[in-house]
Amino acid sequence: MGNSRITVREIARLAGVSVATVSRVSNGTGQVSAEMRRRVLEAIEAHGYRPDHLGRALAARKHGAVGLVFPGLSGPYFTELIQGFESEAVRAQASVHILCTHLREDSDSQVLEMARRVDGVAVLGGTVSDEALRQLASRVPVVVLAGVGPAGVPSVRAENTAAMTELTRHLLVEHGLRRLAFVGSPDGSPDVSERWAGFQAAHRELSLPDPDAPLRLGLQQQDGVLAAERLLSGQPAPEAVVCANDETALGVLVGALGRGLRVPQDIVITGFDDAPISALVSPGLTTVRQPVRELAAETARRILTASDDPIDGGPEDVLLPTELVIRHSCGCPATDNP
Amino acid sequence: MGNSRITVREIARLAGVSVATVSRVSNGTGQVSAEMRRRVLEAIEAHGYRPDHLGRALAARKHGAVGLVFPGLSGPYFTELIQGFESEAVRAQASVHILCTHLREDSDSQVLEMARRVDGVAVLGGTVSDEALRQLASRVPVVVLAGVGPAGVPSVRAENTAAMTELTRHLLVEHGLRRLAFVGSPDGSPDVSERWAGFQAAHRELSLPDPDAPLRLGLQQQDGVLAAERLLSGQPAPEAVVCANDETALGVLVGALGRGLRVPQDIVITGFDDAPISALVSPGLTTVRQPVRELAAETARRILTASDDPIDGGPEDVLLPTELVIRHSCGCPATDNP
DNA sequence: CGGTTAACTGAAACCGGTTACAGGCACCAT
DNA sequence: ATGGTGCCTGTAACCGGTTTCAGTTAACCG
Repeated sequence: MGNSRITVREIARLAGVSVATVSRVSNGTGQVSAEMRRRVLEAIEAHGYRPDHLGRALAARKHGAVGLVFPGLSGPYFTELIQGFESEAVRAQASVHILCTHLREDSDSQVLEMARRVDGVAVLGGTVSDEALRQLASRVPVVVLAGVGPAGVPSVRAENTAAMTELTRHLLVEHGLRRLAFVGSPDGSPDVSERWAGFQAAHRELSLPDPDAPLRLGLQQQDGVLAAERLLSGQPAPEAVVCANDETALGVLVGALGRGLRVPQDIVITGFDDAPISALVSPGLTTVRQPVRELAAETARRILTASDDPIDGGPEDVLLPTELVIRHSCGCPATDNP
Repeated sequence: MGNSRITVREIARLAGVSVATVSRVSNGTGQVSAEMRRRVLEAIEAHGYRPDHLGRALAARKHGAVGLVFPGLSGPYFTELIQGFESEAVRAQASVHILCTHLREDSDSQVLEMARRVDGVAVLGGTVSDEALRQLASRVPVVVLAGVGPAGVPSVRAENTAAMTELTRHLLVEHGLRRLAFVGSPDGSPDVSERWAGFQAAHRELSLPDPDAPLRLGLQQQDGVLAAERLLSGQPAPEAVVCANDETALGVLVGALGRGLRVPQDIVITGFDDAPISALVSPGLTTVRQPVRELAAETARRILTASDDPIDGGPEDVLLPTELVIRHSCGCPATDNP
């Protein structure tokens, strides 16, 4: 029953063996005779001994933990990300430290501090300065998740630009729409920046005039509601609202429906991410599917292997594919596309 | 520039002092002469020495970390919770370990494993078994967040029952509504269970017939969309949909608006939590405000002090007040109530 | 039967810090 | 001169594990 405060030496004394033997038994390393093993296991069992994590970590010079740094939590995207990362870490018996830098001015130093408590860190793109990333990378393996870091720091991200170009082209060509509004801050995150670039590229490749400046708002649902307020009351309202992610698109949808507009007849709305809810709302949201969980899992795996192997896994960047998901909110006929 | 692998003994050698002196300087404990301090600081500065966290933790028998255990991440409620907890922990220089038990059968043992790496744990209500909570509490300070644990394990939660009774009474009395549908699984989480109880209580105290059985769905927005599907196509549709939280309410709202219903004229919808977006949608969502962030921050504080002080802070439960927020979705005239 | 060799064991040295304790020294009061 | 008192400093013993290395024993081989 009791557990704490019993050490390996205590067990050794009780079993009448040396600490080395106890360690060997509890780790399954090295050779131990059946008799010794029995005695040790008995003592361990009787006292519910479990080796102390700190002692073990100190000896192994390994924390058995990985860190995840993000700007703030909002919406399904981040929750998927965290869960994907966490499940992969747990699989490797590593614990997960989180650091949420949002609105904290001293985040660089806190990230550095975190580096002293974990074996590797994943940092969401745009969360900390390149300089801090470099320092971080000099201490522990680092991977930038959904973004790119300075040279030498590997990254894992999804294809944004081409997918957004394809989506925008779909609206411009298939649906013949013209006045498209983009909602999102390109300078706010690398993801949005790439999506905005893809949006612009589609206009350019069709020799259309440059689109209006983006409506610089956050990525949360309430920002979408705000966007709807601004875009749908001003004249002339755009024909389509291209949102930087699904959450804002949902917000715009709620805002549009709430003021009596029909989607897609009166206004077209598109998102990005393919959050679970996007398939369920009516009209279904046309969007781009991004393998968020897999992105995070891959990041976790890279960090874990990098922290195990002394050899450098190489700063290869990983780019996961995305996929255009056509539903009804763009004006295409409603389907049961999940 | 360089940093790793330099130890306190190395600094001591370089500065020509003893390790004790280095430790004293780097910790600011004990008396050190100006000359010694200068020499040590110089060496520390020159080599960018920062004491190793593991060594320090082992010596102090303190991890400098706290854990947060939750079933899964979904929506603003959980993200607020995490962020509230995290900011308070960071303030105390503690790192935050997360464990997401969702759909994992061996979560009890993983929680116990976590206990060996942190100084205290916060567990969301309903996440792990009472038995596991007891074992956990025998190792480290534990607080149940948003729920109650077994005897001896303190909890921090918000007032649910009375608030839900008040909200329900409002619908029944002020608006004269009768057929109310409740959306949420009372057995899924302690919060929902209490809210369902409050919902029932309002009916009972007005001598009305018992309400229909709850529509047992999850707490995410897509569950609300599903709820709308089931409730609004069946005959007779309820007059009001009382949701276990704001997210499902938003889902129901989207579902209702999507099929051309007007809210609140055709159907009344209410939520619980007062998520940021609930004030922004149109119609504004009538709901109950819950101090989620403060709940989590208080939890973090209790854990941190409990792990500092050897003295038991006492298993006093904390119950934070909630507040009914009347907006437009219940049928009250629209206001600018934020 | 002597010599290898393999299997097993334990003492002691780590990992990188903190800290109890004792010793040295300067200064002061007898 | 002597004893006492503070202040500073360093030695060494922790914290709780792992691991190297040398030593013992027994089995095996020629």
